[in-house]
Amino acid sequence: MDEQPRLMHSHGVGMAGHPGLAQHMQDGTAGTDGEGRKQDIGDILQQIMTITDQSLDEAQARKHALNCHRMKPALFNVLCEIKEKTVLSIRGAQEEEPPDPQLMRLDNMLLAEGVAGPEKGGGSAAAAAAAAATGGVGADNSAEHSDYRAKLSQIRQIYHTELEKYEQACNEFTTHVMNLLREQSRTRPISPKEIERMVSIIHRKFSSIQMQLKQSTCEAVMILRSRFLDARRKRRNFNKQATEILNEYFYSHLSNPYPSEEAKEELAKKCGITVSQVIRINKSQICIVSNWFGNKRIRYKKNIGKFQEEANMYAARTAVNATSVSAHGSQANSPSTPNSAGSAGSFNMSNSGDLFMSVQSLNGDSYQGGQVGANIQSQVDTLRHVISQTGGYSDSLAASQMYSPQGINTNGGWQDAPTPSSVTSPTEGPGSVHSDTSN
DNA sequence: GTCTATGATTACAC
DNA sequence: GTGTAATCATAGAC
Repeated sequence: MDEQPRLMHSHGVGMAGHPGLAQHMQDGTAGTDGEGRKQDIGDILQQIMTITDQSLDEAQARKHALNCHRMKPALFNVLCEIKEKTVLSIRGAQEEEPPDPQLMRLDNMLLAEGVAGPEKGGGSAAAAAAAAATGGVGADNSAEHSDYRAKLSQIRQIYHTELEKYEQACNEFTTHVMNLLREQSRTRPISPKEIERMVSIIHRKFSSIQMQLKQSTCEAVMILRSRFLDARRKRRNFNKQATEILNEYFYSHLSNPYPSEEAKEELAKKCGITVSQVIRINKSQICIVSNWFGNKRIRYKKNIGKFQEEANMYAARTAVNATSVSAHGSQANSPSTPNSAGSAGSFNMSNSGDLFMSVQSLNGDSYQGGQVGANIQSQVDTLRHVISQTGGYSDSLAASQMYSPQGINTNGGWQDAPTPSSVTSPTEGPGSVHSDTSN
């Protein structure tokens, strides 16, 4: 085929609106007669219109003839120009779009998760975060980390493979379309601008597919994270010691089992509520202790009888500690046993929770209203309870100092509960200590 | 497999 | 913000 100008070229000057045609006419290839020009154009258009009615060979011959027609370049340029001024100008306004915020979010997230962007040593920011969350301490989580990292790495690999495929497909398709348009530009007016626009449309289409890929990758990462980090799925029971410490506090403060912030913090420390757990459920250590106390309170209240045995056990333990404290206290700073009060694996927060809280209260800190009396009373109750168990108390005294539902008022609340000494007779409680110990 | 215990979450009230 | 009550979801025992 001939190499005559197929694409529209810009011409600086010429006949207003039709520089190509003007130039063509100026260089003498067109007649000066207006009638002649009209006939030429009409002739070309007529040929174009009838070209589809002809046989292939005939059409090819016609096509060739048209391509070689002296008026063809000029007409082509005119058509291109008209097209540009109409269609392209209408669409031009839509072309410059701001970056899609959704895409930006996805990009940022993938970058943050370490899926997009440069590889970071087989892991990612998220993997590092997960490692910090679950593995900063303890080797028991290392398997989980490697599993997490492996899965994240898998996601990353799939993402990059797919992305590469999309990019390749996009490039191939773009090249194909460009070639097609260039080819078509022999027979219809297609400007470079139009090809550019088409390319950008293709890119947009492909980037929308990419966005879907990014979206599903993000979802996969989220699922992975939730599987590894979600608290419910990964509920871990506290160890025995932690439970004992919490129970000990709970039962020694049964009249008012509402630990202060400081006490919660201290309990969390003592229970070894790890940083990992805190990060895993995205809550503070205090919150975990609060959860425990919340659950304990409600479950205790719902089924006091069931917890009676446990209450007895902890009451005895606390009382033993308390008696030990008082014994040491009577020894007045005996240098031989300075720390014995908090020993034997018991809750040693200032010897016992109640004493700890009492000191706090005596120092002037208000502790959930009426705390001082309640805590001291609780301690006294515990002591009496144990003494009654060992037969050291008279029946009448023991009977008046029931242990179990102390502090729980008729409304089922603790806050406004009467002091334990005034609670009902042990025979009324579903799980009275007295009824257990009187035998 | 079921059942129970229990840590965590949620909706609501204060 | 804290606590309660109900509920969910999992761990562990059987």
